[in-house]
Amino acid sequence: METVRIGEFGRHVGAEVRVQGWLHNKRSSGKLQFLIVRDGSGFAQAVMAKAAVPEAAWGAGERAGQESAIALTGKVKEDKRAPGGFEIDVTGLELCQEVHDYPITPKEHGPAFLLENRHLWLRSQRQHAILRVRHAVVKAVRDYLDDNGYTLVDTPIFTPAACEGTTTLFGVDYFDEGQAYLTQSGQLYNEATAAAHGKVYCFGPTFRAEKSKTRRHLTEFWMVEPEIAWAHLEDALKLAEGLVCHVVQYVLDKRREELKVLERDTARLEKVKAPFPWLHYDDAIKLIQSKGSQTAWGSDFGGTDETVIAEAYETPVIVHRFPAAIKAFYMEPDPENPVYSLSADILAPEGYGEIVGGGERMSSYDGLVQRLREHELPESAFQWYLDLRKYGSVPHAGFGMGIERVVTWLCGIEHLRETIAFPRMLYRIYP
RNA sequence: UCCUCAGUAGCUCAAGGGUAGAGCAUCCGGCUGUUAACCGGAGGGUUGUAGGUUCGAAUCCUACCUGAGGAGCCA
Repeated sequence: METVRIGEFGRHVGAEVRVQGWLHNKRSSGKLQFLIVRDGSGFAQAVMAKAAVPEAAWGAGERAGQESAIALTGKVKEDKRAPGGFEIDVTGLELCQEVHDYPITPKEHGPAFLLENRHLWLRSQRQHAILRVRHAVVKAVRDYLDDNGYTLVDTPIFTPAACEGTTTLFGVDYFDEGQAYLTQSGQLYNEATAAAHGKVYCFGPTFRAEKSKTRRHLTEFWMVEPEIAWAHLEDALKLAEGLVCHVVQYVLDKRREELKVLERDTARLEKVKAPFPWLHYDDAIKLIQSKGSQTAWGSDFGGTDETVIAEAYETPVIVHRFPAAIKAFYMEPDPENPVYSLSADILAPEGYGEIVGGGERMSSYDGLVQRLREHELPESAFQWYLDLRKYGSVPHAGFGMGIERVVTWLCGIEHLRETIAFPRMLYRIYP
């Protein structure tokens, strides 16, 4: 008899198959047992009638508690009453491991308890759906960049001292070399590989030792960072816009069921179409001040400011030309007014905040040396980076997109921590 | 680092100075279409820790610990 995954039931209607999985929940009714079984590909209700199965199978069903490992055989049939549209009429049931004290019950639980049991919480229908959306986002990102001529060149996770100021870096011992740090961005290295490959991206984990304790922060998160040689701010944002649209479309296309499980209102996602509006930093400040924000010109936006800006639009919005003073040392100044930098953020709708941040990188050797000094960064550590301006320097630009923030937005959920299998946060590193 | 809130059964919560309770989970029993199934029964507690006030503290006070949300900063 063929072993079939629940997600493939549609191709096996009428056939007797074997299903291997775990008992998600159970209801019984004297001579009938309703076993909700999950096997990783989906959830299905198995109906076992006492008269239709051997006594041992019936007893196994009665004994099996939540998350018992079970293998069952039965006939697949369509049934509108069943969630998922399919049901299986059980002919045999084997209890592979009997479980009686699974901690996560069908009732509500608090976040602390669920995070403590994250290794088990992952099995829930909601968490299963979120991580499948995440996978789709990752695939869509890779496909889009690969199909547009970008080469994946991953950048190092260990970085030498003082790459961008050390306050928000995690330090590690690196043999006789002394202190090394976990990367907080692959961008500087991307600039080197972009000069080798033209269009590149890196995609990996990023570490920030900020003591941020909000629903928008993790200490370890994943970021995709494209970098383009011979490109300006507008080129990078054009790519970001196309990337965001493709990711949204792909998830709408391939993860409809999961979004339904998450009760996501997809109407808002359907409206995400290029072109995104461009809003100058000055106009963004005027906008939020007119809505009562205390944020002054020259400051970065707060969380509520971002929400106010995003609420003015249906699609994501591009805020550009932040004051150079509040951006990183490597930002190219706006040639029309060097008070501003050629930088931009993309803010997601519905208050999900910044999902993309990027800009044009400084291409002048002298300019970069000056900025390093202004930021009191050690020039010696940046010799290789300065070399890029010495040997064939060209205009180049790129951006970083935070995967967890995008997944949070697409899933329409409250907290970033649910979008990664094992979130790392300020006060949590277990499990 | 700062601000706010919360720690009572395995979990979610109630009891706000006078005998510590419910739902879920667990165990036992009932029910042939259940949808967080339902019905009946049972077991389950050093009320986060330490000190204090009081005849009496889960409840009031102090300190600490742990967690959650937010601010700053960021993706």
